[in-house]
Amino acid sequence: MPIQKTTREEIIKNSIKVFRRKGYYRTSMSDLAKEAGLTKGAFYHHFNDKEEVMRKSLQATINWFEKRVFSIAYEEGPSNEEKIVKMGEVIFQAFTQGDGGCFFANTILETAHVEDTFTKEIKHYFSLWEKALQNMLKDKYSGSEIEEMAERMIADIEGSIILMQLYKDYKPLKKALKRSALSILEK
Amino acid sequence: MPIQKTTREEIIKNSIKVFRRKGYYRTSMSDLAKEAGLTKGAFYHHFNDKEEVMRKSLQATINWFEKRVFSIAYEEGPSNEEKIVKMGEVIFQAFTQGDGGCFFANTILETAHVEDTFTKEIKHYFSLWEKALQNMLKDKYSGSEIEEMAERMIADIEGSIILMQLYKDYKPLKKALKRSALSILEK
DNA sequence: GTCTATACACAGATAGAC
DNA sequence: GTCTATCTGTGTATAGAC
Repeated sequence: MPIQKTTREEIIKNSIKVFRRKGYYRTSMSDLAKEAGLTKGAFYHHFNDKEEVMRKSLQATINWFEKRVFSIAYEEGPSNEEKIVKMGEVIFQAFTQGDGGCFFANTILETAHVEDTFTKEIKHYFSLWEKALQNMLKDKYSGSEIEEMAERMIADIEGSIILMQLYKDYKPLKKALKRSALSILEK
Repeated sequence: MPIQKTTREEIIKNSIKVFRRKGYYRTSMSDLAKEAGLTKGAFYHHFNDKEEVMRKSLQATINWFEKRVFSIAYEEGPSNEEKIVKMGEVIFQAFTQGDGGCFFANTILETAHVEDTFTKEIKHYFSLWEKALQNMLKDKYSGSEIEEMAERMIADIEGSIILMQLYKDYKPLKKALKRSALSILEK
C-alpha cells in the first residue's frame, strides 16, 4: 500500500482554521484545498462534499474540547474551585487562539435559519459543556440552582465572545470567565 | 415627477427580514429583489450594491431600537425598576419576532474575520444599548459597577439568544431577561 | 493520490428597451 | 421605474490522465 501523503486528520485540522475564521458559507472548497496544500480535484478524493468536511471539523473540535477542557471537571484531586479556574484558563486559550471566536456559536447562527444540517453536533457540544459545569457546581448548590447557573455561565461567556470579536479585545471574555469563577468561589 | 411605486424604505424593511434569517453572504440580490417584488434589474435602480442594502438595513434597525427600546431608559415617570422590566419585554418581542435572533450579533460573527465593513454600525448599536442600561443603573450602583453590570447583561442576553436559536426555544432568553431585571430589583 | 480540464449553476452587477 | 437579456466571475462538483 502506497504512502498517504496527506491524511484526513491533517486536512481537517487545517479546515477548522478556515471555517472558524470565514464561516461555513463563505468558505469555498478552493479555500480548503489551498489550506491543505492540494488542488480541488485532489481534495475531493478525501471528502465527498463540503458538508462532510464541516461535520468532521465540528466533530474533531468536540473531541478536542472533551479531552482538553471538559475533562477537567471530572479530575480527581483538585477542588471544584480550582477546577473551574483551570477550565476558565483553558477556555480562554481555546477561544482566543486562531482568532475565530466560538466555532459552534458561529455555525449555529449562520445555519440555524437556513438548514438544520449541523444542529445535532452543536447541541452535543453545548450539552457536554453544561454537564461539565454542573458537575463542579453540584456540591455547593441545589439541583434547580445548578442548571440555571450553568446556563448563565455559558450564555455570559458566549455573549462575551461576541463582544470580544466586535471590539477586537480579549477583556470581555476575561471578565466573563472571572464572573463564572467568582460565582462559585464566593459561596 | 412620477409616482415611486416601490420606496427605498419598503425595500429595506423587506431586506432586513431576509438578512436576519439567511445572513449577509447567504442572501443573494435575487432573494432581496424577490422579497421586494422586483426583478434584479429594477432592484439595482434603488441601490448601488449589496453592501449598501446591508448598511441601510443595519442603520434602519438601529433607528428602530433607539426609538422603541433604548428610549425607555430615558422616560420620565416610571422608576428604573419598572423601566428595566418594560425594556426586557420589548427586547423579547424584538429578538423573537421574525425568527432571526440578533441581527447585529449574527452580522459581526459572520463578517468580523473577513472584512470590517459593518463594524462601525454594530459598535454603535451596542454602545447605545450599554448607555441605556447604565442610565437605569446609575442611581443604585457606583461608576465601576454599572459598566460591569451593563456589559454582563448584554453578554448574558446575547449568549441566551444563541441558545434560543440552537434549541428553538424562547426559554433561555426569557430567563436571561429575568436575571437582568432581578439584578437591579433585588438591591 | 494528485493533477488539469471542465460541466453547470448561480452569484453580483450592467445595458438598454419600454 | 421596471423589465429582459447578458456579461463575468466564482461556486460545487466530476472526469479522466498521470
